[in-house]
Amino acid sequence: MLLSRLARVSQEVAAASARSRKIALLAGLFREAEAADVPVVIPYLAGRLPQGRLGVGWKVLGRPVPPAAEPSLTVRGADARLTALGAVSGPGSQAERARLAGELMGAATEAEQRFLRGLITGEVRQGALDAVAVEALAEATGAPPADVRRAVMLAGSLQAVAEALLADGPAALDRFRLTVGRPVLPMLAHSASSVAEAAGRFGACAVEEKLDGIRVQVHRDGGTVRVYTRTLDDITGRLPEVATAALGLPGERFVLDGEVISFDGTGRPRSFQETAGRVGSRVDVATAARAVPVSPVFFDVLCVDGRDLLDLPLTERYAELARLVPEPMRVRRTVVSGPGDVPTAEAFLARTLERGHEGVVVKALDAAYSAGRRGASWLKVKPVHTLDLVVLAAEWGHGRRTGRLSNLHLGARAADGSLAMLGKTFKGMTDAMLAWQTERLRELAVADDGHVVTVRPELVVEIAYDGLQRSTRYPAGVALRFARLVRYREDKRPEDADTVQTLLAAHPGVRP
DNA sequence: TTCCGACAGTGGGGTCGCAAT
DNA sequence: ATTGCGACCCCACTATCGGAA
Repeated sequence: MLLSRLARVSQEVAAASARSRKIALLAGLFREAEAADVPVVIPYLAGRLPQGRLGVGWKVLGRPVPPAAEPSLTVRGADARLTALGAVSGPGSQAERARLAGELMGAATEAEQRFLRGLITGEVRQGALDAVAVEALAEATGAPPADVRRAVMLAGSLQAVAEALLADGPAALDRFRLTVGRPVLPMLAHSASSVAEAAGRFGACAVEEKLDGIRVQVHRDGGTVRVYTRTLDDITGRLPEVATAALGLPGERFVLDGEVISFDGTGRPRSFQETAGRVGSRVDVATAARAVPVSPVFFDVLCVDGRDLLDLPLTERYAELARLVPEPMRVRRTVVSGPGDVPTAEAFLARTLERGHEGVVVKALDAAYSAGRRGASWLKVKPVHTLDLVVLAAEWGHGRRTGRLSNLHLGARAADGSLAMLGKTFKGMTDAMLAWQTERLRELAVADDGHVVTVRPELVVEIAYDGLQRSTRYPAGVALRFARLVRYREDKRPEDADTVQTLLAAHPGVRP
């Protein structure tokens, strides 16, 4: 199959607004693909490269290359070139990757260049990613969408399911079962604003502490342990403590779901930054582990000794977990009988926060384990802080925000009377707010370099955020975590905005 | 007819590793 | 030694479509 065919369909998908139309377009192409092209066509149209990331980004791809006049690249040909590109390493590799990328782009037509750039940078912007591709795959093969979704969850890979389905039809789905050693897509949580709201959605529910660490899925098969991240990367080598812990448990074959986090000498959780830095260390793991040891803390079990537990209700899975994992290695939790028992849940949240944790996850006791956010039977609840800050500048947006001032630079009043930038945010804005702020900020503009528009610091915004973190980038030595716009405070002037001093006072655990 | 679940898009801060300077 | 880039951890929120109620 020619790459130009994919590029054209991708454009048509982007142009279609109805999801059903996107699905029909993708399904048509999936039916058309030869078996040998399937391993490439499927991920490409789901907006991903089969190789994963290549080590090439905007910097290299941004260089303009004269496009080819006529399409000649095949799907497999392009894939082979990208595989070669991704394999380059060592001294001189940047220049070599740039050369290979230039060569590929030179062989591509203008439409193919756009498509390839999107794929390589991970921004296809066609309004269809894995979930829509799954629907299309179901439509193309006549398999029930729910069965395809489940197979993808169990395989941890759309590509593997697609190949099997297109080769052997819907019967192939039965081959995908939970297998120890092969990671499955993890179940995720939605957000709720309070434990009362969360408990109100369920009947009886569990309330579990939410640890601010790294999600892990731990597979043990006899003497072999493997540890996977939320995106199914294998990080076994970075977490020797987890392997040791798993080998110490009274079971030979199991799959556990949990979090790794680092506790300090007093048993308080270290900051997310410290835990994430440790888990990110790959070169000298032993030294990193001595400085910042991590502990696994589990909250679910997906399989024990060959028994697949995914479809059991949480109550039964947790009973299995309690048999397998001793209490100190499980998250703290409480069970509430329903909305009438909210005070118990609130008291548990308060104790959890006192222990230094992030918040809680409220879970329906009768819910099975299912990948993604589908179903919403897990709800996280975290405290939200707010501040009044001054808009210092704004950045021109991309995609559907092109032509709008989007990303706001936020400042608090510093002791010397200046405004200290604490971070940026593009979240929380409705289309009406974007239109309004674009107009208002242009009136206040003092400079525009085409990317950042600097403004007179006169507008005050109410900003919600999850917490404070250390920063080497910002002048106060701290930055806001997950800042988002709540509303404009036209009733406030810059001199009414919050100060760095009051911010630091509100977060005594964080120092610049 | 209205409501709500699922999805994609739009980017945020930090840290690590690697190659280039 | 320092800098820049890319990958990957954590993530919130809105618009939109389409099925459920």
